[in-house]
Amino acid sequence: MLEKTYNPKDFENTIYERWEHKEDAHGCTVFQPAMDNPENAGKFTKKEDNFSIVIPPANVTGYLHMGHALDYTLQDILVRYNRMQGKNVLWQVGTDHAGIATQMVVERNLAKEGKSRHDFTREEFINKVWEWKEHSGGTITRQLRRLGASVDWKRERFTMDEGLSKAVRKIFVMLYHDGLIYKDKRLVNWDPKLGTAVSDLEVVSKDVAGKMYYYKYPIEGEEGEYIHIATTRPETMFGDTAVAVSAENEKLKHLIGKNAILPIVNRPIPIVADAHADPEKGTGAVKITPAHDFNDFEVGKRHNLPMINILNFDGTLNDNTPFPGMDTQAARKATLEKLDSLGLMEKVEDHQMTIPYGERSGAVIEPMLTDQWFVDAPKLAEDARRAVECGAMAFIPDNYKKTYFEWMGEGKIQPWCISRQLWWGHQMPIWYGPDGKVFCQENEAEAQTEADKAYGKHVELTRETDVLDTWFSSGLWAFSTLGWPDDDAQNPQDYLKHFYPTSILVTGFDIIFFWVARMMMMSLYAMRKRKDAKFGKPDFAAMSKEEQRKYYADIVPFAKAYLHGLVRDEQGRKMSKSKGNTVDPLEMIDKYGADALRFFMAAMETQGRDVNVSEPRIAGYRNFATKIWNAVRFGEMNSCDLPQDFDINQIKLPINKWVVNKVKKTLFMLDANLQDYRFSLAAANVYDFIWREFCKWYIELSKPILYGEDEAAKAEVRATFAWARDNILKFMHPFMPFITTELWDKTADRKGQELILAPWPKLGAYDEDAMREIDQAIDMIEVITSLRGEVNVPAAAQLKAFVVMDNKATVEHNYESICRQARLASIEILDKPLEENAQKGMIMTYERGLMIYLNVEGIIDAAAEKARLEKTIAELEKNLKGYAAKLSNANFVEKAPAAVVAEERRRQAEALEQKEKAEVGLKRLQHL
RNA sequence: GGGUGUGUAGCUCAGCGGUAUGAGCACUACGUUGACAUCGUAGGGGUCACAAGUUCGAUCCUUGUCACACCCACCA
Repeated sequence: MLEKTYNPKDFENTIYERWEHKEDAHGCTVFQPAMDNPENAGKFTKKEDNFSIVIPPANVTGYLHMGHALDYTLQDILVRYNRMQGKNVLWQVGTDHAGIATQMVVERNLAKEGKSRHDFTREEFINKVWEWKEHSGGTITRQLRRLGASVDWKRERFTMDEGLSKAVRKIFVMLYHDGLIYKDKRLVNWDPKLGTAVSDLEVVSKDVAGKMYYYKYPIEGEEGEYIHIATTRPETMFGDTAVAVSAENEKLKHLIGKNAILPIVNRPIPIVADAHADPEKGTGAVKITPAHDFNDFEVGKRHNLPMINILNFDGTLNDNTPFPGMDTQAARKATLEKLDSLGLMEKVEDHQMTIPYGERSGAVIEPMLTDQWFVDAPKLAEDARRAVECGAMAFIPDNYKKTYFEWMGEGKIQPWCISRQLWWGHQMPIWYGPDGKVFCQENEAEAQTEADKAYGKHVELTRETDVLDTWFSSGLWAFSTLGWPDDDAQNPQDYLKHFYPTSILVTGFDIIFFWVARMMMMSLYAMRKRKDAKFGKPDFAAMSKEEQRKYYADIVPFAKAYLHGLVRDEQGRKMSKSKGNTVDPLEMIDKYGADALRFFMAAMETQGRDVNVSEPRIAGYRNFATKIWNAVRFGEMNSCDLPQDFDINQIKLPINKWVVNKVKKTLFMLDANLQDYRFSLAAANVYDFIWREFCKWYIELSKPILYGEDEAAKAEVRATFAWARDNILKFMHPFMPFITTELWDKTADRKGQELILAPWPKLGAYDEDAMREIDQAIDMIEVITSLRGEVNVPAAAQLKAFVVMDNKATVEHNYESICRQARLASIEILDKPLEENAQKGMIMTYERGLMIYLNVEGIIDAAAEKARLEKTIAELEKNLKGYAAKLSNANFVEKAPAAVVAEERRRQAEALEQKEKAEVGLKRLQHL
């Protein structure tokens, strides 16, 4: 029996535990793909029989925030929906080792003990990270359970686990030998606090109020002549190897070819002609520091300038400067003082500028000339672009395609720096021979063999110490988790075959470059290689778009990418700890239940718009859950059970036919919206149906039958109620899995059938005609209650009603229900409107094809009735004017579709009649 | 500088080439002894940011303007 009050805490956790741990005879849980059950061998052979999603792997250091709650809720809705359709469903779960973030957490813990990672060997430190992961790394996966995510825990993966590490090594070696991974000395973003290179995407720019410093360099051999410089970073002058001036610069071009003397260090540097120097900006002359500025680096290459590194890896100045060991701030001060003492300073101005910071460390990023490893992203992007252009991978909403091409575009995408000078991560499978020759193999033994052969003798190898960017391994997630690189023969369960390409990727648009684009590049590379090895390389130039689409369709990592917005606070501001405006999803679950939070997410998710968290609204969906709970409880109290032989086609009572067709219609719309990923519309479909149609109308209109004497009718209502209830529980399950499961279990003997695996209803087309009668009864009740309200008829007053209408059966079949709901003493059906003298003491309304008189003699508030009629007339007159204007417009009558014109005429006629009736009523008031 | 998105009720947001039956919350009034006060009924509240264009007809399509948000790039 159901508890009197809905309390999600009573059952959410126990239900989840049952889902996760209860195993069937084959040791399968309800979360596992159906193919894991041997009984299903040979099924699911077609692509459309399978459905798979890989979860965006959360950082192992992470905790569940509202963004995850949205992301995982949407995925769970799709996963549960497809699972109930009887598909072979995999929701692949796992976490990401999050190189920098995790290393920082562990280092912070060490710092509390007064230690740093350098107090340990690399191996010792990595062991400490693993220890931390074992003890504290599972927070987010525990929280996923609270949300109800139906992921397959038996297949949980970690980007550093053995299988995925193998995939990383394998693809690295492939890429290297294809020339798509290479080492290069280039200017990279250097994080001095972390002591590592980071990628462009890991750098965030912030606006800062800074200064612009103006000073001058003397010209060599020209006493008293100077070149004037403006810079925001004077301390970098020790790395200057030229001054650039535009060849078009009339004022300064005479200096080109001469040397300037770099003050303090008194080093001559050439003045070169370069278009980089804009005559309009600054002083027109630019100091060139090729080793510490991306633009200057390019200038340096054009003019073959030396590149002088002036920084240590920790960001302090090095021995190439007069201020070794000083940090940049101190060095700036020292440099300026020195310049001033030399009489070379000119002025200092306030200057608004943007400075790059490390996303993780918060340190100021320094461009630094170092040896790093790169992935040839421009090359890999070719397939990634073409696969989207031909439609093999579609973005939802479609416009994210533009964002994707914006970054991936030809000539836009930059090489991806994948080496990190960290300890925690995948160490690169690179070994160096004694003279620095590179050997790239999946393991040391193979590298050794190769090296020995190359040198003709046994040599000592040293391994590259750098690790890979975290996104390298997450870029493989869509196929590495499914068993790649083992081929199908070695992978007896054929996960790759069944689940790759995955059906859809659901993630936030903010990681479209970090992750979506990288998965496209890496997956297409790996899968294409495999495909081309079998079938040969395609000639894209000779292929149509459709042929290209077919080619890519089975090698893309996902057929679709659904990108949702960010979760923000109620005012639409980004949530952040420093602003103190974060809302903790766990707290919301504690307060309102996971189902309420989930439904909120679904209801608020509209394509292309961010979700603003609103606690009152979450509370509102808890109320919705309560409503469902009580409606089902009402059924229990009235012994509503589904008989074995119940057949909805044998239903006799209009109210039951009505609700059956409303269920069908709701399901029809729900299916359409879920298939289109219109989450908010889908949520609105079920919300409106349950609250309004089922609870408000079906239950209320059924009460007279349930409390009456007609046993056959009662039995039909009970059965229909139970039928509708079971369908509601099913189609609500993807949104609110906990309450639906609890109600499913408690309302009938389900004979071991778990709701999560129950077949999704297939009810066919709905019949509008079958709903018409009750729709009209509802119209009637609404018209009468509204009329009563407008003229202030006391709620307790039981009125006599007289109705002129076409379909008398509406009243005949639902007499008691209408009386009860509209608080009527009686209803009399008339063949024609009442004569004027018979209308004494009555008020009348004519709406929705119903002419209704209410006898309000002695009750009526005459003033209110007069106001009502006057308001009605005013409204009608306004409408009539509109109709008349439209219909007298020859263009409209000629060009608009006939149906629209006819409808306009009908409305006009109706309004005219309504107005006449209202005027009669007004006249009658005088002798009321 | 380049790009993307959003401006609809007091608030948070749906929606749509044919009069906005808009939703929830908030508000006002009334009501409630057989599911539900985590409730019910009714009501007030909108020139659909602004301007021009396309159209018989625009809140919806096009263009422009303004405001807000976000992304990318650059900043001597």
